[in-house]
Amino acid sequence: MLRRINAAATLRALRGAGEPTLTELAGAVGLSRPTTEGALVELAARGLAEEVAPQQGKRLGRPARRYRFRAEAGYALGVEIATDRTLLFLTDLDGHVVSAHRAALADDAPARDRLAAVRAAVRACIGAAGIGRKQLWAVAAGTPGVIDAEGTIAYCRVVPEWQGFELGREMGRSFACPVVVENDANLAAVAERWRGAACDVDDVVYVLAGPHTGAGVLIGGRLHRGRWGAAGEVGVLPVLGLRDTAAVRERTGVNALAARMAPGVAAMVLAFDPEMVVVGGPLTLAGGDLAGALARHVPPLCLSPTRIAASELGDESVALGAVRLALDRIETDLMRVD
Amino acid sequence: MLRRINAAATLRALRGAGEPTLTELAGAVGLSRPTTEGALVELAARGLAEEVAPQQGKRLGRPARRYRFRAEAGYALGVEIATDRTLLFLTDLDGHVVSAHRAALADDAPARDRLAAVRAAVRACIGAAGIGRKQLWAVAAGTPGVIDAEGTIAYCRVVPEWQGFELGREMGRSFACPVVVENDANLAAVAERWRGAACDVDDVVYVLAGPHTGAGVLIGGRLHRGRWGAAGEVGVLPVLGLRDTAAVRERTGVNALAARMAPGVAAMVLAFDPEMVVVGGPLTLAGGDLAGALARHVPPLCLSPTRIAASELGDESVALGAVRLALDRIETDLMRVD
DNA sequence: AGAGTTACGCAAGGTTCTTTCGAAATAGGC
DNA sequence: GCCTATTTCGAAAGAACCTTGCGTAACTCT
Repeated sequence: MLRRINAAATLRALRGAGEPTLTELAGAVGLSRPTTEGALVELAARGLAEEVAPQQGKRLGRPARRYRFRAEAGYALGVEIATDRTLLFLTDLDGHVVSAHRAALADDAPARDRLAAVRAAVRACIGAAGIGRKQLWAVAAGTPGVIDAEGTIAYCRVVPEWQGFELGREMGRSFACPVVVENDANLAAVAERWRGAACDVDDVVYVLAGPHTGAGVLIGGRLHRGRWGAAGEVGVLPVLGLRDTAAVRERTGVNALAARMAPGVAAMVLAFDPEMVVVGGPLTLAGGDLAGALARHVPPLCLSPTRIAASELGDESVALGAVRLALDRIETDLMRVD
Repeated sequence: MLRRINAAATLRALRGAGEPTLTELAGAVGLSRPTTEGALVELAARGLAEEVAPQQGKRLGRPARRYRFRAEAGYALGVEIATDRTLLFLTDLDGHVVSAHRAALADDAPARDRLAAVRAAVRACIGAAGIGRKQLWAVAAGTPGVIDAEGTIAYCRVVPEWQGFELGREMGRSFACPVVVENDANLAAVAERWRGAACDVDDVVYVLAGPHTGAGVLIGGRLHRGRWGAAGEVGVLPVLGLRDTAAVRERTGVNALAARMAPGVAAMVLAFDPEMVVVGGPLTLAGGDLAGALARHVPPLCLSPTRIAASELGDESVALGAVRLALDRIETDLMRVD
């Protein structure tokens, strides 16, 4: 039992460093060298670590054995199923993209057709990378709508065909690994924290400005789904100006849109008191500085000096967030001691 | 190091059971009897466990040694500093109230006088229980306003004298143990989850209906403070109908008040998607079923079947929440392995 | 009073981690 | 080209801790 703890701690340290020496690793973990070596043997047996050739170096003394994390031991797949397209990223365990795939999708297609398109896209994506399905360790998918704990789309305003569809169950049949389904705005929030505008910020609200504006919320670095997966749907309240935002955008400029949306964004800022708000979604891709405009209109309505910034991941944020969620799942499983 | 883990696990099991047998305890922890005994010796040395006389019983065989958690090893103090009064609860480590103290407070008193009144109340409360100040293991205080991470009152609308006062620092000088300061609505939420309307509910919003209506939020059973301690202050937005609620109540009935407040409560329900909303505060104590009225007006504005119920702790919720927060702090310290 | 039952207490045994010490492998200097 | 200094490896001894097992103590029931 204690060995498992040590193996997990060693794995964590190994991932943090690049190609550490055995002695360096032992120092970082806080264990003795023989113990660390034993943990590494265990990790190597599971395919997660391997020894690499010692660096030709200017260092004095006997060359140290070096180890590295085998990021190619498994892969994570992130899928965005938007209204009118799919976007997939396949990454190794370090989150490096191995293969990407983008395809159009009819926005009025029935759920079965959408699912078939997703399955085809998955085949194409992992086929292009030359990776077998068994090497997938986790899959996550993001789509608009309220997703319940079982991965069923409980409510979806923008894609009515989607509503009630058991997406998690259906996708789970295609894979032997865990499959997670999550709301698109939630995933975008995760992605922006991972490698976007909110790097290492623990409390983030991501505002997805689209046909219907929703939000994804991270609290303490963790996704906040809410009891029924509907957290962040402040846009449902008409008085807050987040409904039918796309239609408003067509008639007015970015500044007027921001003024209209400001109460809704402020409501979320006041409710969560996040460190920052990231603004993304289709309406920000169309041009014009919506984030900048919101940064002028929202703070006067709030108490705290919350930062407001534009998304840095553009239309890739949902798929990247799905990858991150899949990687999180993998890491949880790897680090689990019992 | 392993001994600490075992001691913590044994302590947890000991608190869960009443007066368990050594063998029962070993079975519950999953360790062998000698190991459990060793952990108990360590706990007894720290004053946290003690052996009790074997029960005279109908059981066959040699009587088993029984142990119990020494709840009187330390005490927690919870303080409510409301606008016009103070309320204190002193409890043992099991949360049983040992002493209570209630005193009036001038609502226009300057901060220094308020602090002096609190200090006098603390003396009276622990004096009545015959407990020394050194036996206090943690103190928590609740008061209106936005409290920052250092325990300073960053913003307070209902008690202007309070604003900017370093309450945590000042109170810390009176005690040798940790002192925590927290917003009153936050503490009320904690209390209702502990022994009120939201027992064992992990995602709770507590609506404190008072002169200015604020909210306390629990996510995953843990208090959500926000980056600057201002979470739940949706009431700041004028359109949501939570401002100057007390003044409105004087002119209208409960039903009209609920209709006015509904968008504000709905905004929080939509933002957090909690399992339930607990309604409390001065406006509910005045009579009339505000929670029932809100239960009619709020759900039509929301997506999820969030329950709405009245507070069960009345005007004691803030002080009880303070006690719970202090106890949480103590437990964290006790269970900390490293 | 004796049999049966239950739990205690001590000792032996087995893991696992840490410490320690000699050997190995390389760079730099004479 | 050889020797020394430096750094790390590899294996064995040692310590800490948990578990298993067995004899004994204490109490109830017949």
